Amino acid sequence: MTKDTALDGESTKQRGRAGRSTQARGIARRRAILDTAMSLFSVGGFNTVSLADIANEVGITQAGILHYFPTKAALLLAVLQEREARNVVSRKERQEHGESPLAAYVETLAENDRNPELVQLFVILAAESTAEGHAGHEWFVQRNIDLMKTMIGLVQETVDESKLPDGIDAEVVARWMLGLAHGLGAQWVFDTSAFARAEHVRLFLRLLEPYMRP
Amino acid sequence: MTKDTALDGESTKQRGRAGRSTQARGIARRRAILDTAMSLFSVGGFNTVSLADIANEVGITQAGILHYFPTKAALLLAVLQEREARNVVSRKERQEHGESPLAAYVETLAENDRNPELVQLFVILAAESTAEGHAGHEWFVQRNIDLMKTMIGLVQETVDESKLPDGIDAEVVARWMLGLAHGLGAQWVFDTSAFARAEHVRLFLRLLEPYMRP
DNA sequence: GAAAACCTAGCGAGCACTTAGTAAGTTTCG
DNA sequence: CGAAACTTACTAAGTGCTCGCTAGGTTTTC
Repeated sequence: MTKDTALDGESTKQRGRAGRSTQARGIARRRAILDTAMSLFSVGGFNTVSLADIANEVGITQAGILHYFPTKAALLLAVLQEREARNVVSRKERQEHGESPLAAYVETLAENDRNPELVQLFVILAAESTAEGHAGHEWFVQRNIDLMKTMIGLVQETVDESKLPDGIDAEVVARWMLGLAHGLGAQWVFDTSAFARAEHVRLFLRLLEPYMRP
Repeated sequence: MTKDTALDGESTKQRGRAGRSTQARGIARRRAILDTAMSLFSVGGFNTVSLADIANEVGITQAGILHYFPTKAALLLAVLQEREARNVVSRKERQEHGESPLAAYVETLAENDRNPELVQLFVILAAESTAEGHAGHEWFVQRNIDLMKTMIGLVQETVDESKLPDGIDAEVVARWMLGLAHGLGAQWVFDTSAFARAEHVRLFLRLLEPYMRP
């Protein structure tokens, strides 16, 4: 879906015929490449998907893609950055609309659940990029640090640490939250109809209710 | 470690010189290939690691590996089966020694934590093999089904379902347990010194204590 | 006429796997 | 015991394929 973004429906042979201005066409192509790359990466990961695969799906050649993104690695980072930015914006909007920090996080999770490709994208690429030297390695390392920092903050705002059992603090709870979200996503990918990821995290928050701030 | 398994320390140039019987040498080689493959797969996954990489590390040629395993996919399955079998045996032994089912599971987790390669192996390969057509796909699908079945059983033996809050049953708790174990493993891979995986699962069980059988 | 949006062609490297061969060790049998 | 028959454990060389990326050109719009 949203595949044939703003491209005219005419025969691909007369490729020169622009939909409108060349600039607008370029912007639309860039979008199409990003969307297609995200879709294919989410299924096969970065390494197994070739530029030719993406180009084929978009309807241009390998070299055509490299006109927009200098290297395959640059394309990956562009996909990651864009999708992550959307997540952050969504969570902040929800918080500004008065939802509790942790609730806002879970609702953003639920939003992503409606787009399985997105969940899959991060599960697959996170694992693949654990290898040092992988195109996405440093990006994911930094993301993990940022996520933990953010999550600890969200937990501290919502949970009363002094009520928690011995040995359990905000950092442990934050680790649980992120681990759960990721781990459930990883299982979900194998059987996308079996269970709801966000629902399980929501139920998990019920377990924490006795320890929450009033 | 355990790399030069039972191979004589002489120069590799006189390759013909057997360590003892040819049969014994073959068995040792097979072991060395399995260990090396497991080690390399755990870092780079299946797709990025080539037969040449493994062969190089073992000290033979690509074709030498295919003498023992007919295809690269067969090698992967051999690694997976062997490692998983060890896990199952370890858990059953612990249960027979009187540990509670869930405790036995967590202790086996802790045991694996002492071998980060093993954790990494399953995290990386599980993600990679979500793609249909991947050499390990069907194996992991079946493993997920088996794991859930087993885990639901372990939870039912340990937790009193009637005490659980509304909407939470053994299946949900089992999903939490597996999701947590996998998700924490995935994060751990990025920062192997930062936190203990099994310890976080142990603390999680503390949260469940009010709902356990007497 | 300059820049953007492509395409065709191809390079050099790497991939899993095959084929054909060799040098040892093991078994069989006179 | 010892030679022939066979098996095991490999190697060297190559097959056909795919990969990311480059160089250089052509068309289309501003």
